[in-house]
Order: sequence, then structure tokens, then C-alpha cells
Amino acid sequence: MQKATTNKISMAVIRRLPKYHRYLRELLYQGIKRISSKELSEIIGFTASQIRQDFNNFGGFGQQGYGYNVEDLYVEIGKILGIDGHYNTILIGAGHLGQAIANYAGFDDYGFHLAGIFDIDKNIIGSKIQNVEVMPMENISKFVKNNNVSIAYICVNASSAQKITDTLVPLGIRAIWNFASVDLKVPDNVTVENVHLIDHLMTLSYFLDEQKK
Amino acid sequence: MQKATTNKISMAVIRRLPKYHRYLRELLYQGIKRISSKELSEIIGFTASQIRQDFNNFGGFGQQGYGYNVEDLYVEIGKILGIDGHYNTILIGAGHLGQAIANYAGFDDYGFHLAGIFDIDKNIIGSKIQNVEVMPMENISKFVKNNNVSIAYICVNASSAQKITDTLVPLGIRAIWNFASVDLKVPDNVTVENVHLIDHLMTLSYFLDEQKK
DNA sequence: TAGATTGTTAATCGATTAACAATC
DNA sequence: TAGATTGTTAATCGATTAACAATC
Repeated sequence: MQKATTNKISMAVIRRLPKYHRYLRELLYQGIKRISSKELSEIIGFTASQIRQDFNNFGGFGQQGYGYNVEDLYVEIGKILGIDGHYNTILIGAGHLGQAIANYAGFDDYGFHLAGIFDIDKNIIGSKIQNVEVMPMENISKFVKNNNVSIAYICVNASSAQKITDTLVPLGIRAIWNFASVDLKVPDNVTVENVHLIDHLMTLSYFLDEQKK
Repeated sequence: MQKATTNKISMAVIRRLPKYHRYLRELLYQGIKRISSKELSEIIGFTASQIRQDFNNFGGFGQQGYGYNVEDLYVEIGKILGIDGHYNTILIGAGHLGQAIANYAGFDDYGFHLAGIFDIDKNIIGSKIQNVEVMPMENISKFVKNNNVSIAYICVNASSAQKITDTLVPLGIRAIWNFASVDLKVPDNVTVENVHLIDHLMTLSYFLDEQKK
């Protein structure tokens, strides 16, 4: 009953997928074998109707009268998200934030392997973070070509981020995780995920005004 | 022509405000005094119509036949976002990510002042990050009561985040910036901004499948 | 005044929710 | 079989875009 996956899925749906994945993983750990859209709705906070609509974008994962098999659904959503694969990633900018990202343990579990770190600071070039060497910026090009790098994490300051991006894109990088507070210009076939930290704080302060809640 | 600001603004609009603020700041730096919705549209990438709709949620900031005064608009959006104020913040969890947040220079410029850091690790309690002391968890309650703390940054692991939250909420914390990979349960008057890092990576890997773009 | 551009209403588009036939 | 729950269509809701009168 698998639908062709060529039809465009809306961004709203895609952004819910990691949350489904997280909750299903938890259910799996708890040894729960099956779940209905209604039960899932109660723990995840989306409507049962939305849950069924979401899953049906990718084909029929459920069974009438029964619900969904937790493990199957978990595995399927993982596949849709592409985390059944393995990705080599690089980090550019090993400042405080870059170091935190490099030290983050969990990414490897989902197939995101940090293969190289790059910085301009001579004092840290040559050192290792989590057993990954910090290399000089000039090496990026050669490294990307030789190591099948899929994703770049940009942790440089806002003023250098676009320049770095313009280096990465021609090398074939198709996914950028951008922590710099700037909107990167990239061609259509490149995906950028922004973590604009200050924007989050502004959203929080917006709601600190009691009237706005 | 100022509208009452009591009508609910949609989340989609609120999330665009920091971006407007950022672009207006840039224009201001460039010495640009006025801008039309059409010109702003070209640099920010929203439609001119959306820009005018967005601004009109908060009252008439523009002038027919002229456009918008860059500085006025910048200041007004800053006020709407509440970043004309000063907020004391605390950080809970001084691991790699927590340290990166504590070391992040820019937050103070927008009125977000890190007043205290808390951790359970005896080895770092008593040390300082950016001149802010790391204190034991037991002190949170007293510290929040004495220091008019508005916002808490949660950088502990997922398994402790809810427990910390349950401590913070009764102390009057009304805004939580959550870096743990878990959805926090809070009362309606508390705002949570999540930075679910792994979710970002999953979104990126989703789009690495060429067909999905 | 004439031209430009806002503020605002109306139209469209897309996403969510409701309903229910299909079916396990 | 009867009950449960999906898959899917239809209805609703909300957000974006288009259009244009108001007005600087």
C-alpha cells in the first residue's frame, strides 16, 4: 500500500517527524508493541486525525482495527528521515559553541559522524576534540573531496559564515547546520537549518509580557 | 493609529519579528533612513504584502507614499519583542553546551544578563565562567528569589530536565530555554523555547535524499 | 497636485480537524 | 461476527497573497 514518495511533503509535516521518532523510541523502550493514533495523540499532543494524516503522507503504516506497530513505525520514520544511513560531517569553527557541538555525544547514535574540525586559530589547530583533529581552514576543500562529507556545521561568527558557505557549496555539501546569526544564501539544492540563538531569546522575552500569553 | 495590542498575534508572525529586527539593525548600520515594504521584501525574502500585514498587527508604523522609518521601526519591533528591557537569566547545567551558552558574548547586548550558573558537579562548583560563579543546585531556589530571575536556560540531560523544570516553575520562572531533547510539561503561563539539536540533524538528513527537494 | 506606498479588505491557498466508509 | 481503528475525503480554520482605496 506504499505510496510513491515523490509527492512533496509539507515542511510542517517534516518538522513533526523527529518528534514522532522520539516518542516511538520511548514507547519501544517501554516494551509497548502497538499504539493507536488516539493513544499516541494523548502522549504527543497532536490530534489523532493529524497523526493519521501525517503517516499517510508516506503510505499506510497502520492496520484498521489494530493501530500501528510501534517498532515498524519507528523504523519506517527513521528511514523517511534518512537516519538509517551514515553521514560524514564537518565542523567549521571550534569556538565555545563549536566545541560543544563536537563534544555532543548523541549525534553518532543517529548516524551523524563528525569526521573533521576546522578553525583559523593556530593555537588549537593540531589539537583533538573527541579524537577528531582540528585542521586549518585551507584543508577543507581537500578533506571534503576525500571523505564523502554530507553535512557541514557552521559555528563561525556571522561575518564569516557566508564566505565559508560559498566555499562549501561548490565542494558538493548539500546540508548546512548554521549557528551563525545570519541567513545564508545557497542554491535550491542545498538545505540550511538555522539555529538562531538570539531569536529564541527574543521569542521568550516577547511572551514575558503577561498580556501576550 | 496604535491598535490595542491585546489581540492575539499568531506564532508565525512572532517568529518573523527577530528576523525583521536583525535586518533593520543592518539597514540602520548602513545609514539607511527609510524603506518601503517592497524594498524590505527584496532583501528579507517575505512578500511586501506579508510585511505590511505583519507590522499592522501592532499598529501603523508606516506612512503612505513614504514607507517606514528604519530607526523607528527597529525600535518599535525591539519594544514588541521586549528587548528594550533587562532580564536576569540563569543557566542550569554547565557541561559543554552550557559552557558555550555562558560564554556566548552577544546575549547581554539584547538585555539578557546571565546572573547565575548551577551544576551538580563538585569539580566545577565555585569556578567562574565569564565572571559568573557556578553554584550548587541546592542554591537555585534562594538565588531565584533574591535575584529577580526571568529566564532559565536548561542545559542538563534529558532525564533531569523535567525535574529541574518542576523546581523552577513554582519559583516564578516564566520562560525556559530548553536544550534537552525532551518536551517539558509546564503550565500555560510558562513559555518554553526548545532547541532540539538532533531534530535539526534529522531534518537535514531528510533532505539529503535528492528526490525530496 | 501627482506619484508612491501604506493600511486594510477580500481572495486564495494550505494546513488542520472532522467525519465516515473501508477493513482488519 | 462485532468492535475498533485506520485511510481518506470533506469541512473548517488560519495564514498568505492580491487588490485597491486612503492618504501622505
